[in-house]
Amino acid sequence: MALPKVGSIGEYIREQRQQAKISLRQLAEAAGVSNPYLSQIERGLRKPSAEILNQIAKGLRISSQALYVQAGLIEDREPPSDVITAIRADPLLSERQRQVLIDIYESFRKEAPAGDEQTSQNARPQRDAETDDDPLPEEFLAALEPYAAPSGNDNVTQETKEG
Amino acid sequence: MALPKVGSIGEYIREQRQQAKISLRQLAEAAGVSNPYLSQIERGLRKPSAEILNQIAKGLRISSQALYVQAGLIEDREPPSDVITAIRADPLLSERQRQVLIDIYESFRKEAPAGDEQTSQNARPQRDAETDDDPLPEEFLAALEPYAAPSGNDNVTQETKEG
DNA sequence: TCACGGCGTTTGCAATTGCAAGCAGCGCGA
DNA sequence: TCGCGCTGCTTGCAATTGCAAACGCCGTGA
Repeated sequence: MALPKVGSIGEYIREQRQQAKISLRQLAEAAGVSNPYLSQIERGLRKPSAEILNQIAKGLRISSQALYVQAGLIEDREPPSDVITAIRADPLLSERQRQVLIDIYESFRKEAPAGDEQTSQNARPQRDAETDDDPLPEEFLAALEPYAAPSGNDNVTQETKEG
Repeated sequence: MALPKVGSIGEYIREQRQQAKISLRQLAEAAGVSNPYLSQIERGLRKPSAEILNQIAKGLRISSQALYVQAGLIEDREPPSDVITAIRADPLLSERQRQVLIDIYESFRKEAPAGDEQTSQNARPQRDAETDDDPLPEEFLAALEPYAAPSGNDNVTQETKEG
């Protein structure tokens, strides 16, 4: 009876599926799994193997790794910095655009811990003593300021080290 | 071939284990799986689930991802040099956040199409005729709108208890 | 009204996973 | 010669995966 920590993976899949606006059977078809089984997976009644997970990821057109992390099958030691790394490495962005993207990304990360309860080992050094009602906190708006108002402080080189 | 054999996950595990100079039972203990089962896995008689694979990776102190790639459970790990890919692969972003980031990024890309400044370290973008005053077109603002809306009812996860 | 097709869910079952127990071989000390 | 501990391997067996078939529900058209 041990359905230990499968809770969030099913929800995650269902969310992604509904985001894509496809039916359960459609995803089952695309993923190559039976629709009853997918139904049970989404409701957390079954713990799909990695193979099934991989096929579902394909059917959803999302990263397999994202799904594995959700399933707690990969320690997410790297993913956080991937986006920032990619932004930094993109040669087509201006320095300011880069900074805006990074700021927004980091504000997202701070504000909405999407899916945080599946793994017990979740490093969380940052304190959260504030309940965010607004989806976009000040940091986000602050990140936009240099764009909204060209004059002022464009020197926001407060780099945050990652990885 | 630079890439090791993808077909035999068992061989890979055995190689890693022998490289670490530990016995089968030791690895089984460290990984929390039974030794007979590990024996069968190493000889390709069984196809371990992702959970087992993950535990074995832990026991071997190697990356889970490396093992998954070996098992063919992860498509060739694309280097996250692509910002879009990295955003999509980040499991800690909500779908909406992801969309916002992608929209913003794409609006940036449309704006500065040429690859003039190839060095990212060079924080010295051209500013002679640059659209510094209006670098964020409507697309950017449009991307923000769903967030600017203060309504906070995006609850989709309807808990349905079934007996 | 009934029939058709789609939706998600439930049920029953073959196939498989994964484990506890046991087997055979090897090296070492008494 | 035993016994002990280590190595890896084989053998049943409970538990689980994953699927085919069938169920109930709802909207649409004849």
